[in-house]
Amino acid sequence: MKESIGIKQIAKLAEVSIGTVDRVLHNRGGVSKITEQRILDVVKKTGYKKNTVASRLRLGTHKKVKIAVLIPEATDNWGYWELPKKGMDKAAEELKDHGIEITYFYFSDPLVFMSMSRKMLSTHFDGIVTVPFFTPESDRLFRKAREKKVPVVFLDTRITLGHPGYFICQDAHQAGLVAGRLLHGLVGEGVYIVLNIVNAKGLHENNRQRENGFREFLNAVNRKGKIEVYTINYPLNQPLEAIPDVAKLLKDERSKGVFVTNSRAYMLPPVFRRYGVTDVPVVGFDLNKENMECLKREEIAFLINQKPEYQGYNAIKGLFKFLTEEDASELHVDIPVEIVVKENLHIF
Amino acid sequence: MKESIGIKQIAKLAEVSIGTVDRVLHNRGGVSKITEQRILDVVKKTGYKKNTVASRLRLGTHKKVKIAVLIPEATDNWGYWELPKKGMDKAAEELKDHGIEITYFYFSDPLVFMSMSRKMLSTHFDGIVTVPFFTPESDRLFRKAREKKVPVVFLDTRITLGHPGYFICQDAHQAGLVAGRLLHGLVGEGVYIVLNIVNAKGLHENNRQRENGFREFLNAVNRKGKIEVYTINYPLNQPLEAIPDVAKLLKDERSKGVFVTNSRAYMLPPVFRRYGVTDVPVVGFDLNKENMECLKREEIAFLINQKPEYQGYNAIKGLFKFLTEEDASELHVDIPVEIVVKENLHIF
DNA sequence: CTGAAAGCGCTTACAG
DNA sequence: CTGAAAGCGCTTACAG
Repeated sequence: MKESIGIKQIAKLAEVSIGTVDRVLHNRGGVSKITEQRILDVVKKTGYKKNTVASRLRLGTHKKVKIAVLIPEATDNWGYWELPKKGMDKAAEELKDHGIEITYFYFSDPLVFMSMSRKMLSTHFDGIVTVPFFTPESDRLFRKAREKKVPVVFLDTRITLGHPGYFICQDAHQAGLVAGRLLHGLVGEGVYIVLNIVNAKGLHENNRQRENGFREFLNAVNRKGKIEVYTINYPLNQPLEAIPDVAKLLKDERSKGVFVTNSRAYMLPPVFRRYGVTDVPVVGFDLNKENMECLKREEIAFLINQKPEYQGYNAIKGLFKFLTEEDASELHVDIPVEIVVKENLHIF
Repeated sequence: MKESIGIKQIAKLAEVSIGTVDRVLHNRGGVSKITEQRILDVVKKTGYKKNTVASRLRLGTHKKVKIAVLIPEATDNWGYWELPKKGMDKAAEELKDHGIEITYFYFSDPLVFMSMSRKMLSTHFDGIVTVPFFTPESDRLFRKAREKKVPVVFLDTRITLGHPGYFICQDAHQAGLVAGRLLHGLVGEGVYIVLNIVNAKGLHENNRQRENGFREFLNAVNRKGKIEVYTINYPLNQPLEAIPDVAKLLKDERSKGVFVTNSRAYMLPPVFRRYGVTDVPVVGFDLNKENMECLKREEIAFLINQKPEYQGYNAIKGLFKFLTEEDASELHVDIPVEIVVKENLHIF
C-alpha cells in the first residue's frame, strides 16, 4: 500500500491537465482518442483508484444520491416492514455526509404498487428499493426502471424476472430444508403438519418455497415410510381452532410437529392448550414479539430469522456503493438462515 | 436533515474565525474562556456535527490512524487466526482512503506475548487489537496501554480486567447453553459427554465457560434425574481412542450425545466408526474444513460459529470509529451464537 | 479538444 | 488569544 497515486500524478505522467484526466475517467467525452489512450495507459499502469473520500466530499455536497424505497405499509404483518426501514434509516445516517437522500413510498395492494411505481419513475431517482410481492407489477417496474437505467433492488422475496436483478433475501427453499432438519431432529418419525396462511392474495412465494424445502427434507429422510406430511392452508383472521382440518389434525395424537411457514407461529400454543396437546414442537419464522414470547416459554422450539433490519441496511449500503463506485458486489446478498432458540435469542 | 451547518456557519454565528472554532472543537487550547463558551453555545444550539468525509480527506492523507494487532500465530489451531486477520484486512481495505495502517504482531506463548506487547507500546500506535489468552499478561498490556491512553480491543475471549475493556467475542457460557439445548433436543435422557482439549496451557477460558453453560442447561432440564454428564479432558495430539476414559465412554451404549467444547469435533467420527458407535449426535464449534466435511456427511449434528472474520472486521471498523469520532458504540460486540446445520452451511 | 481555477468542509502551520 | 491562508484529492463550470 504505497503512497497511492492520485489524479494529479496521472495528469503529470500523461502530460495533460487533471481536468482532462477526469474527463476520461468519467467518460465525459471531448477528449481526443490519442490523449485518451495515453491517459488510460497510465491509469492502468499505475493501478490508479480514485480516492472515494475526496470524491464524496465534492459530490456529496453538490448532488445527493437519491433513492426511492417502496415497501408494504407498516400496518401489514405486525409492522414487520418497520424493521427493514429501520435498517435503511441506519444506513442513511451513516452515509449522511456522503450525500444520500431516501424517499419512502408505501403500498397496500397491486394498484397502489403500480401508481407508486409510476410516481417514482416520473421523478428522478438514482436507484429504487422495493419488495416484489406482486410478480407482474414488479416485473413491469423493473423493466421500466431498466429502460431509464435506474437499478432496482428487491428485498424479502425472490421472483423470476426477464433480466437478472438484484435480490437481497433469504433462500426460502433452503430455510424450509433447515426447518425440516430441525423439526425432524426433535420429532423423528410421525405426522408433520405444514401450516400456511392464505390471504386474499393467495399463498406468498416465500411460503410456497419454504413448504417445498421442508417437504424435500422430510422426503429424503423418510426411508422407512413412517413420515407423513399434511398441509393446511388456513385463511388469515379466522380462529385456528374453528377450522375442522386443523382441529382434527391437532387432536390426532400421531401429530408430532408443526412447521408454520409464516410469522404467526404464536397462534398455535393457545390452541394446543385448548386441546390438551403437549410435546408437539413448533418451528416458525420471524422474531416478532408474540413469537419471541412463545420461544421464551418453550412453546415454540425454533424460529428462523430473516434479519429484516440487515436486509434494509444492506440494500441502501449496497445500492449506494453501486451508484457511486459501480461496484454491484453488495447487491446480491443471500441472507443467512439464522436459527434462533431460547438461549441465543436476546442477542439478535 | 436540513442543509447541515458546517464549521463556517458556526464561525459566522459565533463571530469568530473558523480556526478558532476548530481550536475549541478539538480542545487545542489557546482560546479565551468567553469566546470558547460562545462557540460551544452555538455548536450546541445548531447541533453541529463535523462532516466526517471532509475531516478524513484532510486527516487521512496527513496522518494515518495506526493500529497494532497482536494475534496467535497462524500455525496454531488450524489457521483459525487467519480468519480474523482476513476480516481486519477487509476493514483496512475499506478504510484505505480514510487513512489507516495496520501492523501485525504474532505470539505463540506468554513470553512472546509480553515481548511483543512491549514492542507495540514503545512504538506509537493509536490503538491495539489482541487476544487475551494469557490473563495476567493481557491485563498488564491493558494497564500499560491505558496509561498511555491507547485503547485495547480484545477478541475471542472475555476475561476480567481491572477496568472495563472492549471485548468483541461470543458469550461462551451462552454458547454452552445453546449447545445444551440443541443436543438435548436430539437426545433427551441419557448420558452426555463433554470433551475438552487440554494443552500445555491448560483449559481455555472459553472451553470452561462453554462446559458450564452446557451443564447448566442439562441440569435445568434434568427433572427426572435421568441425565448424566461426564467430562473428559484429553490431551491434544494424542489419538482419542487411546485414552481409556474416552474408549470406555464411547463404547457404553448409554452414551447419547457428545459436546466438543473446541474446534476438533471432527476427531470423533473416525473413533465412532472404529467402535461401531452410531446415532450419537455431536455438537462442536467452528467452521474449519474438517468440521464442515463431517457436518455435510451428517457425522456432526450442529456446529456453532464464532464468526471469526466478522470479529476481526468489527474490531478494526469499531476501533477506527472510536479513534476518529470518539464513538465507542461499536467496540462492545456480542457475537451471535450462530447455529449451523448441514442445510444452512454454504451461506456462511 | 484542453487547461486553469474554484470549491466541497475540515485541519493546521504561520503570522500577528 | 485570534485570523487568514493553504491544502487534502476530486469534480466541474468556464474560458480559450
